[in-house]
Amino acid sequence: MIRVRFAPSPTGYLHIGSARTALFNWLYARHNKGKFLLRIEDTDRLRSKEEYLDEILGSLKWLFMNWDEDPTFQSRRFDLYKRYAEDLLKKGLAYMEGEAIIFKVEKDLTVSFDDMIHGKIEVSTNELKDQVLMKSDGTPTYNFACVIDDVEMKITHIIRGDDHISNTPKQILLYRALGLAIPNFAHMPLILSKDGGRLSKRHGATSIFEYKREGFLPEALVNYLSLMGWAPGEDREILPLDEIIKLFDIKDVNKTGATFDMDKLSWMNGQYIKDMDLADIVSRSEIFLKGNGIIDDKFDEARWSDIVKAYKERARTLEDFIGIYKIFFHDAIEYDEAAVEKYLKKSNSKDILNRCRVVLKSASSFNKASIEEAYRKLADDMKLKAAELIHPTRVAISGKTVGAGLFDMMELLGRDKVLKRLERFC
RNA sequence: GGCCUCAUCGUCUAGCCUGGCCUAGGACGUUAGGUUCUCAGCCUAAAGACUCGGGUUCAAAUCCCGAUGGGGCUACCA
Repeated sequence: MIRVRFAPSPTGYLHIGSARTALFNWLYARHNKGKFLLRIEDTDRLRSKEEYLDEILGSLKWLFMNWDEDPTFQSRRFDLYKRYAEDLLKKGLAYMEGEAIIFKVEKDLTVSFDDMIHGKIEVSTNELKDQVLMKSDGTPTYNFACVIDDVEMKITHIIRGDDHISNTPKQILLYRALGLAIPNFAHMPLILSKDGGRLSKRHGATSIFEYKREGFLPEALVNYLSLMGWAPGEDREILPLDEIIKLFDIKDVNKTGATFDMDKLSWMNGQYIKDMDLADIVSRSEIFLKGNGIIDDKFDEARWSDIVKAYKERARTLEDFIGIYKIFFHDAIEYDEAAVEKYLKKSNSKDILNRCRVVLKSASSFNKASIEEAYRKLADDMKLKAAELIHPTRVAISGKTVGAGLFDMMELLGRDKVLKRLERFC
C-alpha cells in the first residue's frame, strides 16, 4: 500500500508552491489508490500558530485535497524522538554535546539514492557534518524528526521539493543507523517567482485563500497547478480532476522549475466559468457576492441567473460579477469618465439619447427583440448607423463601453431603470 | 567558496530514455484579420525557442564531455 504525506509547518499560510507539493502527493496517492497523510511540523513552538494551521487545512480542503487518517503533530511526539536518539546514543552512533544529541557522520562513504524524478544522486559523506538530532532544548531537528515520523507513519514515497535533495543523504544515513527501510524519494522542482528566485512572501508566495478571495475557482486553480511541472500529454490542458488523477504519473514530472503565470491562470479560470453549468456558476457567484457583503438573503436569484447567463462567457473571475451585479441592482452606478466624454458629450448626444428615450418609453413591449427592432428603425429614420445609438446608450445605462449585448442589457435592466439612466444625459 | 541540481518560444510545456518521422508541436501572452452594437468569446494567421563550445555518429534538441547561466543546500530553521 502506497502511503505519502504532506508535511506543512504552521508558521505561515499555504501558498502556491506548497499547495503544488501537496497536490502532487495527493495525486500520486489517489492515482495509486494509496493513502495521503498529513503531518504538522510544529516543533517550532514560537512561530507555529493555530490560525495558520486552520488556514492550511482549509486551503487543502478548498482544493479538493482530502486526507486520510488523523494528522500527526510533531509537537506531541517529542518523547518518541528522544527514544530513538537515545537508542543511537546507546549504539555509540551518536554523542552528547552539552544537552544536545549529535549523530556521528562516518567519513569516506558514498550515499546514493534513486530519485524517481532525477534518477541516481550520489554524495560523499565527507561533505556532511555531524548532525544534531536533539537540540539542547529537548526538541528534535527537522532532519531527525522527519525520518522518525516517516518511518512511524509507514511512508513509502516521499514526494517533496527540490530544496530537500541535499537533506536526503543526511536522512538516509539516519535510516541506516537506525536499521530502518529507506523509502522512495521524488524531488520535484520548485515553483519560481517572476524574478526567477524562490517563492517568498515578498515574491509571489500568495496565500491560496487570496486566490479564493479574488474569485478564482478551485477547479481552475488545481488544474493550473497540476500543469506546473507535469503535462498529461496529447496537448491537453483543461481537464477535470478525475482525469488528472487517472493520467498523473510521478515519472512524468519535469526536472525544471516553473514560473507561475497569473495570465494563464486567469485565462483558465475564465474557461471554467464559461463552460460551467449555468446553475452552478449562478450559485457560486451568489456565494461569492454574499461573502463580499454585496447581497443578502432577499435577492432576486431568477433575475441574477439571467444576468449571469449574459455575462458568464466574458467573466474571468467571480470578482467580475461584483461590478456586473452593481450595474443591474444598484440605483447609482459608476461612470467611466473617459467613456462619458467620448460617447455622451458630443453635440448631438442629447438629441440622440432623447429620441431613444422617447422610443423606449412608448414601445408596447420591452424585450430584447422589440427593443432592437425599435432601435434599428430609429437609426434608419435618423439616417444614422445603429452603432451611433447603441454605444451612447450603453454608456448611459451601464457607465461602461464594455459588457453584454446592449439589447440583452436593456431587457435585463428593465424599462424603468433604462429610462431613468437615459434621462440623466438628455 | 564547496557540494547537489537544472538548462526547448517572454511564460507553461510536447519531443529527449529507445538519435533520423523536428524546416521543433500545443497553450497563455503579444500582433494582425474575421464574426459582432462594444468588450469578451469563438475562428484564422503571424512573430517567437533547442544556452554556448567540443565530441560520438552517415545523422543530435535527443548520447558524452566541458564552459556558462539559473536554482538549492552548506543552522541546535523547517
